[in-house]
Amino acid sequence: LSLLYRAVQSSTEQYRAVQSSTEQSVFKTKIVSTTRDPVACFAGINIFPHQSIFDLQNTDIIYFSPVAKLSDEILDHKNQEIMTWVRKMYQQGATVCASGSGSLILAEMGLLDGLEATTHWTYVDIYRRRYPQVILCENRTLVQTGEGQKLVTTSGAWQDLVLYLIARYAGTEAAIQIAKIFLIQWNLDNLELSFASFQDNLQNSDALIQTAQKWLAQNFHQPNVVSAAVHVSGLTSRTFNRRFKQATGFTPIAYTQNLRIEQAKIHLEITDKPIDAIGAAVGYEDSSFFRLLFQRVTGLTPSAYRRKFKGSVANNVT
DNA sequence: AATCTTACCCGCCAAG
DNA sequence: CCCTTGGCGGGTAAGA
Repeated sequence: LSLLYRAVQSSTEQYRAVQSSTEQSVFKTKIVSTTRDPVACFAGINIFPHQSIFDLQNTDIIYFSPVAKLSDEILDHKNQEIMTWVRKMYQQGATVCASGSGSLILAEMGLLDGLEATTHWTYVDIYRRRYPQVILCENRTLVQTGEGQKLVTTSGAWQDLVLYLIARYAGTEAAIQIAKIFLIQWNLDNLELSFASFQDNLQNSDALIQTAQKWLAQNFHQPNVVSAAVHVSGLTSRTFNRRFKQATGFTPIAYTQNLRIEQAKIHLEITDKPIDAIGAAVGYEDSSFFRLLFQRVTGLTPSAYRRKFKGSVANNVT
């Protein structure tokens, strides 16, 4: 939700609307519980709620994190006060989200009766048994349902949910941007993120183009990527171009340039490599062209960008 | 900054 | 009839 907050803030259009409608910033992330006493989490971590639910009369988005080792016993002894409060918020128009086993809490509340939902694969059995009235779509990574699509469950990955919410509140472009940044960061850190996992949920129904995007994400360094991508896809170039733009909103080359520049940004932020070398690393032999493009996309020259942002990524990753 | 090559985009239109 | 595809041709801008 903090990421969402950031995305909304940096989405100028949305931000202006927000500022004019209320004086204070609308999005505030709060951890709430029945009391402000620390909540014992798994791995011995304590969570300190910012506020009690009894002091919070309305909210826009509620998120249930997964509950470790969720069992019948835990569900039977659920906290009625929280359930009542969430139901009330939902009736007032709040969006209620949950990922992984958190989805069972929504089902337990009865919010999902007769509606679709998804959950982590380890909870499919218990889900089916306890909530036959919920239409469980365990193969989907994200399911929106309910009136106004205000009930959102995801199978496990929090990033799916975050990207979905960002797309919804700050626009698809903001989500794509965040997704790209994180994809590359996670790649750098050797962490696995399926590029497709978010594209699935960003109303991109074109599987072939998704594959192409995945391929591009790994091969954008090479020259003439677009024609190569066309070849790999097996489509005609005319059809490929058309469908790519239809599905992503970008032309293939513009999309590739974004990938390259995002990658270059990361390099500038976390390394001391010379700018020419970075340009070459992301696929630009001609450094002057690289500088031009970088300037155009980011509004800053590479060196200015480095001066401004060096170190910031490290902070955020923590 | 100027120049050159060609990769890429897209409107148009016929065909499946 | 509607929708998608694919070839053509030419203009634009990507990139050396």
